[in-house]
Amino acid sequence: MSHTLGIRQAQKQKTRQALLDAALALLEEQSLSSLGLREVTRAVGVAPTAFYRHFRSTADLGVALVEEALGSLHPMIRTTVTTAESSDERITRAVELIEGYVTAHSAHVRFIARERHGGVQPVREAIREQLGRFAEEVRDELAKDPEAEGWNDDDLLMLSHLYVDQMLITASLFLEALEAAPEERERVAARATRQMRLISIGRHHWHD
Amino acid sequence: MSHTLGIRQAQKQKTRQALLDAALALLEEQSLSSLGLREVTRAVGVAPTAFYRHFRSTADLGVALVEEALGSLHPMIRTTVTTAESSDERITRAVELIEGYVTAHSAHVRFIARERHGGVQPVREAIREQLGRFAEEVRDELAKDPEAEGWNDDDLLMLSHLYVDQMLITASLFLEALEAAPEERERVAARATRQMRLISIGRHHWHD
DNA sequence: TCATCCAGTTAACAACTGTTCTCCGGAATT
DNA sequence: AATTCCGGAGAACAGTTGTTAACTGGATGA
Repeated sequence: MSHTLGIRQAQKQKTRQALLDAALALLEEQSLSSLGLREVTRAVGVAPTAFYRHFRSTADLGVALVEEALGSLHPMIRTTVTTAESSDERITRAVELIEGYVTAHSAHVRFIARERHGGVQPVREAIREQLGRFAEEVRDELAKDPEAEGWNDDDLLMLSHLYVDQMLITASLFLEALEAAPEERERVAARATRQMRLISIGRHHWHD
Repeated sequence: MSHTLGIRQAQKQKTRQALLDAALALLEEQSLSSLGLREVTRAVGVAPTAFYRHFRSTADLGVALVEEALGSLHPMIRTTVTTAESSDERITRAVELIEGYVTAHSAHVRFIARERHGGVQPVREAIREQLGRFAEEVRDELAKDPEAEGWNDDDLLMLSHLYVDQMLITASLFLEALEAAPEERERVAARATRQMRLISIGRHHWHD
C-alpha cells in the first residue's frame, strides 16, 4: 500500500517538515500572528520564496500545525477513556497521559493553547473543529459506560466538553510547571486529579 | 480626597487612554505580540514617539490593559458569589453576569482569553496573577458557606480554580456566539449552567 | 535521449518597523 | 514676570517585512 515516494517528492516533504519544525520552535516565544515568513525560511536555511511552494501564508502553515499537533491524538483519547477498571484508575491514567504528552510534545501543546484563542481565524477554527471531535469521541465512549443510563445525548456532550476543557487546562498547567521543581508538577497532578474526581462524583449523582 | 488634576496631567491621561482604547480595538484581530507601536499611534492620530511618554513598549501597554480588563472585576465576583439563595439561583446569576460582561466588554474579554496563553510573558504573568486572586476570593466566599464543613483550604482552592476556569471558558464561548443567532447564545448559557450545576453536585457529595 | 516539470534561487520593490536626537510651545513653578 | 518642566512633533536611522518576476538544474516521464 505504501507507495515509495520519488526522490523529488521526498525532498519536498523534507523541507516542508523543516519549515513546520522551525515555525513550531519560533512559536515558543511568540504568537502565530507575528510569525514572519522570512523568519521561518531563515531558520531553515532556505530562500524566502521557497515558502510559497508549501504554504500560501503563515496562517496556512498554522492550520497544518494544528493537524500535526492534534490529528494523531484521537486514538490515544479513545483508548484512554475506554480502558476502565475503576473510575479512579481511569482518572489517574488520564492525568498521567496528559503529563506524558506535555513532556514529550511541549511545543505542540503550547501552540494549541496559545492559538486556540489567538489572532488567526482559520487556525482558531481548525483547533475548534479538532476539540469538537475530541468531545464527540469522548461522548461516544461515555455512552458505552453502564453509568450512562438515563443520560441523553446533549447531557453527555456537555459532560464530555467539560472533560476536554479540563484536559486542556491541565495540559497548560503542566506546561507552566515544566521547568519548575518536580514537586510543582506533583501539585498540578494532584489538583487536576481531584478536580476530575469531583466532576466524576457530580456525574454519579446527576440524576438524583 | 479626589485632587483635581492639572490641565496638563489631565491631557496626558486622556491620550494615554486613547492609546489603550486604540490598542484594544486593534487587538480584536491580532495578538499582542504582533501589535506595532506605530500602528497604535497612527490609530490615535499622534506621533510615534509620543508612545514612549506613556509606555515602555507594547508589552507594557498590554500589562496596563490587563489591569483595565480585570482590575474592576473583583467586587463583582465577590458579591455574585456571596448573594446566595439557592445554589441554582447562584449559578443562574453567575452565568447571566458572565453573559452581560461579555456583551458589554467583549474586546476586553477577548484580549484576556487571547493573551492568557499568548506570546508575551509579562502579560501572561499579569493575567495569571489576577486570575489567581479571583480564585482566592472565590475560595474565601466558599469558606463562609455552611457547606464548606470538613473542607480544608487546599480542597477549597482546587474547587475555586475549577469555578474560575469554567467562568473563563464560558466567557470565551459567549464571545464566539456574540454575532451568532440568539438561540446559539441560549445554548451556550444552558450548557454552562448545567456544567456548573454538575460541579456543584460533585461538591455536595465530595465527602462520601 | 530528449523535452518537460518544478522545488528552490536570486534580485529587486515599496512599505513598514522600533528607536534616537533635536526641537517646540504651553502649562507649572518660583 | 521669568524660568523650568514636559507631552508631543519632526526628521532621520538602519533593518525588516511580504510579494513579484525571471531563472537554474536536477528529477521525471515519453
